[in-house]
Amino acid sequence: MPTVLDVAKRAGVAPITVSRVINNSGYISQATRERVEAVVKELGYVPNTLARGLRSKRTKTLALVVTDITNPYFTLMARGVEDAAGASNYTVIYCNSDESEAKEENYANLLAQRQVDGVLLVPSCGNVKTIKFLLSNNINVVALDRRVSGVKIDSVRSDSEDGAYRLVKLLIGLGHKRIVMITGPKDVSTSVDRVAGYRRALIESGLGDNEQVYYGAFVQQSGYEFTQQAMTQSSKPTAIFGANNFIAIGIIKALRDLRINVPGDVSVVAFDDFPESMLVAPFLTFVEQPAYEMGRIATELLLKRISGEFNGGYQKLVLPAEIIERGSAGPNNGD
Amino acid sequence: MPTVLDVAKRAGVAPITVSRVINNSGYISQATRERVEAVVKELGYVPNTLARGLRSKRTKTLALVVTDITNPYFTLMARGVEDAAGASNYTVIYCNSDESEAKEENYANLLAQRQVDGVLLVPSCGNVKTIKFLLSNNINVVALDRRVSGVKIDSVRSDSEDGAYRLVKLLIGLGHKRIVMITGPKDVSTSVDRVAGYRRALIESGLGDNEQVYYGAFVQQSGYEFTQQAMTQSSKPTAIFGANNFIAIGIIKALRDLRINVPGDVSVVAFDDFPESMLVAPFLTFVEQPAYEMGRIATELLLKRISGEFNGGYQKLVLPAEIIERGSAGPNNGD
DNA sequence: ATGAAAGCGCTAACAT
DNA sequence: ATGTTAGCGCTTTCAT
Repeated sequence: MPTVLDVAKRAGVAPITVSRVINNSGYISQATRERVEAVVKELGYVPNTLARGLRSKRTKTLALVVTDITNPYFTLMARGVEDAAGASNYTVIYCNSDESEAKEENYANLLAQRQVDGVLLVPSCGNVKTIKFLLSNNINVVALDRRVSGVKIDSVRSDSEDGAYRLVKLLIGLGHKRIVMITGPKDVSTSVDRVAGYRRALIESGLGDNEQVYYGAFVQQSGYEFTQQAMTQSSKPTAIFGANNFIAIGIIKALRDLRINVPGDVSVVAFDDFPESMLVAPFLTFVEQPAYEMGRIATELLLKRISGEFNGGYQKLVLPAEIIERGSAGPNNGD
Repeated sequence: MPTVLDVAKRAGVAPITVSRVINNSGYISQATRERVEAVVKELGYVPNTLARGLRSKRTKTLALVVTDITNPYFTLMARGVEDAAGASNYTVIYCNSDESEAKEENYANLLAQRQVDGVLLVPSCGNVKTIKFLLSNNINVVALDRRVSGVKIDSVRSDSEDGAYRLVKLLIGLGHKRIVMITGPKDVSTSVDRVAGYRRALIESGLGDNEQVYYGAFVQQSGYEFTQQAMTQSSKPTAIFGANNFIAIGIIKALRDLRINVPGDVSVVAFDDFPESMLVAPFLTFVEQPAYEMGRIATELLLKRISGEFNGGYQKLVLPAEIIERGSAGPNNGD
C-alpha cells in the first residue's frame, strides 16, 4: 500500500504537504494541491487512520453503547447519533450491553483501547464504574436515555415521569381505577421514573391505594407473565401500563391467550411502539419518545465537548415526550 | 495515560516484555508475568490498539456492511457475525448501505482507512467495484446473502431459488393458479433468484403463462402499491408472494385497506418474518433463512482467510432455507 | 527467558 | 507556501 511518503516523492513535495492537502489544513497553492491530488488518485492512496490517530490523538470515532440494539427504539436513536456524527465526519462504533454490567465494562475497555474520542452511553444500571473508567481515560461521555448520579457528565433523556403521568391520567380520565403497571428493573432510571409518574397520577386522583407495580425486565416475557399474574388475582385491573414496547407486546399476547379483549375488557398503554414498517395494524396508545432527536442532540453535545467548543457546566437535557392515542386504550366498561 | 514504557519501568523490565505478557506470546516466567500484571493493574494501563495495529498490521477488526440494518433479518445476521468474531477476540464495525452503491463505496473507503482485517459484505447491487477496491487494499472480503460474479471471493447465502420454489409449490398445492410475485430490485441476486424459483414452480405445474412479477424495492411501500395494482386488474390473483418481510407487511396492509381477507380471499407468503418479540400474532407463512448461521459461518470463513489457516479455492456456500407454515396461506376459495 | 534497536505511517512543532 | 525533525505507542527482528 502506498504511504504519504510515496505520494510525496511522486509529487515532488514533502510528506507534510501531502498531509496538508488531505486534511485541508494550512496553506497550499492550488497548483500543489492539484498535483498531489492527482498522485493520490493515481496511486490509489488511502490514508492510514491508525497512524493518524496515533500521532494526532484524535480518532474521529465515537461509540454508542445501548442496552438492546434489537429494540427499534434504540435503532432509531442510533440513527440520530450516526447522522450527527457523520455530519462532522465522525464514525460510530455500536455496542450492545444486553443490560449487563459486565458486558458494558468489557466494551468500555475495548473502546478505551481503540482510543475513541467519546462515548454515548445508555447506562445498563445505576453503577457508574464504567463511566468513571472512561473519564479516567480522558474519554468524554454523555449519558443517553437514563439518569445517572454521582458523576459529572452531560445527559440527554426524555421526560419519563411526565410521559407516564400523562398516560395514566388519560386512563383515569377514561374511568379506569385499577391500573396495573409492569416495568423494568428497579435500578434503571427510566423504569423508576415511569413508576413515579404513574404514582403521581394515581395519588393526584385519590387512587393511591390502588398502586400495583410489577418490576421485571424490559422484555416481552415480563409483560406476559406479570399480566397472567395480574389477571388471576381477585381484584383484576381494567387497564395495564407497560413500561416499554416489548413489555407491551407481552401484555397483549397474554391478554389474547386469556381471551380478554383489548380495549373492550382491558386497556393497554405503554412507552414506545414499533415502526410502522413492522406493523400491520398499529393500535397501541403510547408515549413516543424523541429517540432520533435524543441521539442527535447528545452527539452534537458530545462533539462540542470533544472539540472544546463547549466546556461549560454539565447539561442535563430532558426532552418532552408525546402521547400518541390509538385504539388500545378505551373507556372502562367494567366495575 | 500510561504506556508500555511506564509499565516496563515500574516493573523493571523491557517494554517488549510487557508486550509479551499482554499478548500472551513468547516465553515469560511466571514471576515476571505476575509482576507485570500487577503494575498493569496498578497504573490502569490500557494498550493502545492504534499503535499496536500500526506496527503489527493487524487490527483485529472486521466490518459488516448490510443494506438495511433496521431489518431484523440483518440484525440477526449481525448477531451471528458478532458472536463468531467475539469468540476470536475480533471487534465488528457495522455499516449500513441503504441499498445505495455510493454509500457502500464510501464505507469501503472508510474501512480501508481504518485498516480492518476483513469485510463481510451484503452487496448493494451487482457492481463489484467496492469489492475490487477492498481486495486491492489487501482486505479479505466475504459476500453475504447475495451472489456476486466477476470477482474471486468466498460467499455465504441461503437457497433463495429453492425456498421460493417450495413456497410457490405449496400455494399451487393449495389450489392457487394466479399467483402474483412482488420482489425487490432487478440487480439484486436474492430478488432474481426468488423470481427464478417462482417461475420454475409455475412452469413445472403448467402455469407458466400466469407469471406476473412486480419489481420494486425491499420496502413496505413496494408491497403496498403493487398489491393495489394487482388487485385492481381484471384478472385478480388468489395469492401474493412477497420477496421479503417488509414487502409482506405492505401486501397485508394493502389487502386490509381493500377489505380483502387473508387467507380467506387471498393467500400471502413471503421470505423472512419478524421476531416474535415484535409480533402479537405471528401468522405469516414464510421461508425462514438461517440468518444467524449465515453470519456465523461467513465470519468463521473470513477469519480463516485472514489467519491464513485456509487459503484454498473460493467457497460458495449455499445454506438451505426452511418453510414455516402459519395461517396466511390457505386453500384457494376463488375461481 | 529477556532485551536493544528500529520502524510502522502519520502529523505537531518549529523552521524558512 | 512549504519543509525538517522528531516522535506518537507499540511490536518485529534479531540478539543474548
